Amino acid sequence: MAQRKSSNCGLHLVNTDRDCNTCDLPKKCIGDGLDKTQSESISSLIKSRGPFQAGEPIFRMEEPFRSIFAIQSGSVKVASSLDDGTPLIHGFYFAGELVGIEAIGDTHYQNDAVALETTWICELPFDKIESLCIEIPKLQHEILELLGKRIRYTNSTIVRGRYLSADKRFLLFLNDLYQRKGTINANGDRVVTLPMTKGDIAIHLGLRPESLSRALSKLQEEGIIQNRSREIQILDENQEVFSCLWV
Amino acid sequence: MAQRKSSNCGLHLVNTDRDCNTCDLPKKCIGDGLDKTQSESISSLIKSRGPFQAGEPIFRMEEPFRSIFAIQSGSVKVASSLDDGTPLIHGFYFAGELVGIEAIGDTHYQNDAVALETTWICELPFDKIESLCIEIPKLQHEILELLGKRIRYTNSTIVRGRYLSADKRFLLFLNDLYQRKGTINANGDRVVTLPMTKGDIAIHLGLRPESLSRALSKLQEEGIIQNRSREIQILDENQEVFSCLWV
DNA sequence: CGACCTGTTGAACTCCGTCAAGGCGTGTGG
DNA sequence: CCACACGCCTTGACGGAGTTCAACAGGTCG
Repeated sequence: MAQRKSSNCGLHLVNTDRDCNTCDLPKKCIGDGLDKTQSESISSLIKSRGPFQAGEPIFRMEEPFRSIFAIQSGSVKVASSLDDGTPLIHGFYFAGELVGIEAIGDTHYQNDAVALETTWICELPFDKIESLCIEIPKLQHEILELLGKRIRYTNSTIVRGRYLSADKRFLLFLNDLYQRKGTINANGDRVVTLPMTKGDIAIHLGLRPESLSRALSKLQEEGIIQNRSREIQILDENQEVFSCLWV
Repeated sequence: MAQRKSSNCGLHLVNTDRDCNTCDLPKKCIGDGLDKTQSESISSLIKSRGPFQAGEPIFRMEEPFRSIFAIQSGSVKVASSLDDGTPLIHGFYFAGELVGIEAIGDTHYQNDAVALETTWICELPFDKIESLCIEIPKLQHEILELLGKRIRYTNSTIVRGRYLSADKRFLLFLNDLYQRKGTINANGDRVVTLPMTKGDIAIHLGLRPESLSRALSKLQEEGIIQNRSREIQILDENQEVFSCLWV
């Protein structure tokens, strides 16, 4: 059985102490800055669940919406499909981030949320959260902020991405991923470990697997990235890789 | 000076009595089902503004975020641009719908909201709305629902649309538009009047004007639509036009 | 070992973008 | 009233990026 990353399953979930300037995903812990009593009333709502193994669903499309989920450790993809079966991947989420908030205000989830690796989550019953928001205005503000950020995040990735070529679109994605979960290893290399398949990335970017593969080969030839099986290394020294995205 | 559509600028803004099954945009009036006192406390917050002429901004990118806006009459496009000036159009909004909610939780607007025709709006100061949510749980629920719907709307249009060819992408857009503001004229024709240019539609769909123009010509040749200058007529009798989108 | 999944590469094709020209409607000024 | 300019839309020809189809390599797991 997998080891829990943290025994505390309060809403102070995972404190990634990395600054995140460019990505708009909720990074701050829900409940930060609340007093002790308030924190405790939130903690009492939470159900810890896990471990989910790779491929196991956290929730499924058409299940009644009851809870949002905070990822404690691991990673999750949010997916659905067109009626002909064409798969759609709406996003990938990691420790400290929330899934299920797309369903707020609806009776059912519209997507599947599937673990990409061994994953622990905290379940937050949304009706309880909503009630608590009445008592804790600061919490209400955070939830609203979270939803706003999610809308903006989609705009800055999907909408922007549409106007970019395959390789730039991947760089936009890589940049986002690096901000959210990139690491610097012992050699000082800037790397991003990929819990999802390249096929999944391709779908998420609106590309075919072959097209992404070609884009990756091209970027590697150009010395911009090092393309390994489950890891991308960012070679460009001055991070000018990404400058092309903003020009 | 343009005639006001309604002298009541409460939050019961515009009651389009059309059912809207497929589109996920907020259609119901904020504040529906509240009691008289509650309605009045909302009404007291509202500032009516207008008329805005075509091309006039409701709010601009980089302005501090203070209010969300309910469209009373007319129509609005929400746009921004890439750093090289490439225009992006995030959406079009009509009477009874809200703009500015993408900025919730941020300090500034990230988009321009521009009137497409003579337009009246109601300004809702968001800090006041937020405070009122504490007192009126039902209002809080509606705001949350609204934000959730906006996220789902983006997923069902932009994200889905990426996987469709130019003509199907337009049909998806037309379908949405027809649900939201389509009319049946005296001849029984199902028509959608377009307050925006075809160029704007193209950009919104992630296409070039030329590509959209070709798609429209093709759809007209196939007898699916009638393409007029500022109006699209849907010819297909059994609405099977759109079935291809769900197959 | 063989089945299977994931990723890569090649070749032909397709759709959309690009560039260029022209038509149409509107508004302005002579 | 007409002439002209301008913005919007359309059409044609061409090229290129990405898709499609196919074959194959490498890893994992039974």
